Amino acid sequence: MAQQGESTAEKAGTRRPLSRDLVVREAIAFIDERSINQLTMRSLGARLGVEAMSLYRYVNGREDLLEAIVAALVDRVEATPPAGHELTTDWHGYLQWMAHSVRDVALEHPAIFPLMATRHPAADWLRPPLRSLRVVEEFLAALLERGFTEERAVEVYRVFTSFLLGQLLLEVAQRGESTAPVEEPLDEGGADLPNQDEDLDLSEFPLVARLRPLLSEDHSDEEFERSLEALLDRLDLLFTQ
Amino acid sequence: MAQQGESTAEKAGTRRPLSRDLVVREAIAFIDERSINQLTMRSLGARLGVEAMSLYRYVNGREDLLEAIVAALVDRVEATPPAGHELTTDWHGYLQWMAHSVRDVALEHPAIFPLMATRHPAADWLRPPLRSLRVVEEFLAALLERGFTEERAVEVYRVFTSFLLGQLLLEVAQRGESTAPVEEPLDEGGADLPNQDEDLDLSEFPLVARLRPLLSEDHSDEEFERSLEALLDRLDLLFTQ
DNA sequence: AAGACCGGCTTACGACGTAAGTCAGTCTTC
DNA sequence: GAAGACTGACTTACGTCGTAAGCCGGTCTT
Repeated sequence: MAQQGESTAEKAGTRRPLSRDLVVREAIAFIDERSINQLTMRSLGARLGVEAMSLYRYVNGREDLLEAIVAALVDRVEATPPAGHELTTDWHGYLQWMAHSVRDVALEHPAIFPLMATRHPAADWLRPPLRSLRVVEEFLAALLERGFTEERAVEVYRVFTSFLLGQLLLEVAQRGESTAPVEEPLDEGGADLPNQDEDLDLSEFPLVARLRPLLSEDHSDEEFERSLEALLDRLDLLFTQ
Repeated sequence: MAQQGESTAEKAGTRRPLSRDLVVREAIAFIDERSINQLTMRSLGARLGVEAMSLYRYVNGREDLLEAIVAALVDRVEATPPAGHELTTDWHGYLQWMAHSVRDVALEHPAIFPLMATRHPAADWLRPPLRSLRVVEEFLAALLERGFTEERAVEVYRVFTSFLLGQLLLEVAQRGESTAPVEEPLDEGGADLPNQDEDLDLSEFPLVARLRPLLSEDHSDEEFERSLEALLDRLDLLFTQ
């Protein structure tokens, strides 16, 4: 009877056999749809048509799940350009391509990127968001192939991660604003805390009030592009002098 | 008896009369010493010699507390230079001073800065870590005073926040590594998950293995300084052409 | 003296992460 | 085909969390 109540082995979702990959994939989708603090072992289990404790066979607790999510996303960034590109010898082109590779992943999962940015990497010399050994290995290899010295490759790694982190975290936060499901629509309808709303009091801040239209303009794409070019120029300068 | 058991009104800590300011201040200190997920209403109450529920008179729940913590820290950054500085007309000098003002706050509270960086600001055109109206007002005012057009002041705001965010988040994460209390030393002694340890397997990543000494070098201070100067150069270029 | 109010405490509830044990199928091995 | 181990899920239970609601002894006002 109880078994029939679940309509014989599938209820919510597809209910293909569980696996670590599936759990992590589904968790990513869950965060994309709801948010990160909505993700609990129970809710994720429910989405998979399974009890919370069943997840523990594939995941070493919630912390491990989050770690796996970050790892899965980081592993989606491509760090070696597809063969046949003209990027083969042009490091400008490579960095540009690579930057967009990371950006694509970040913008696809705006609710998860802060996690990539914030969680402690496996080693303290791994810098978010390029925090997987594979990615760093490929990144450094790509630079050395294009004529960089080891010192300079590492220097570029540092500058590049810093650039990506700042730029993408801001971009993602801004887009998340319009995307997020208003942070748990629990029950109450009235908004008490003066947060996340457009109607804040600017009377004491005349300058901000006046410049607000300017401040509100969204130039994410150009901003990214121009900052990236500025970074490349800086590196040019750095390496010729 | 129970009252005597608490030795008449103070037990742990100083137990001066509660206030919102005190609660927030003590919460900041708590996070600095332990960590952010160790901060619970109960533990913070205990630190103040008070029950958890007593905090709710001054703080609108945990979320509000975190918000207040961020606000308190952001309000510690100075955005208007002290009178009499030679910074009065030199915007290079002003930005440099301002950058260090933010950096000082970030490095004083490495465990809290990620919160400043990550939490949604009150409006989507406020960009972390310069996410308070007061700071933005003063910042823009300072730039206009030094001859910037409104468009350029706003542009500088964008570039500057992006720079600070990336640079400081990385710096803080790296320092936090050595500072943090190993993320809850709950009970288990054996480390199963391959995380936060120095002994990861680099055999498949020869390049990373070889460059590891280079990667591990810590040049936070110079890196910050040089990146800041690069940023200023970029702005120079941008505004003269 | 009386009452309002302030500032803390007590109790209670539901949700969470997760340790430990259970149990029905299925796959192996003879 | 029978026996036993393994797989992959479920059940139960515990301690901790955030927090709603009510209580109650002081002190301050009038």
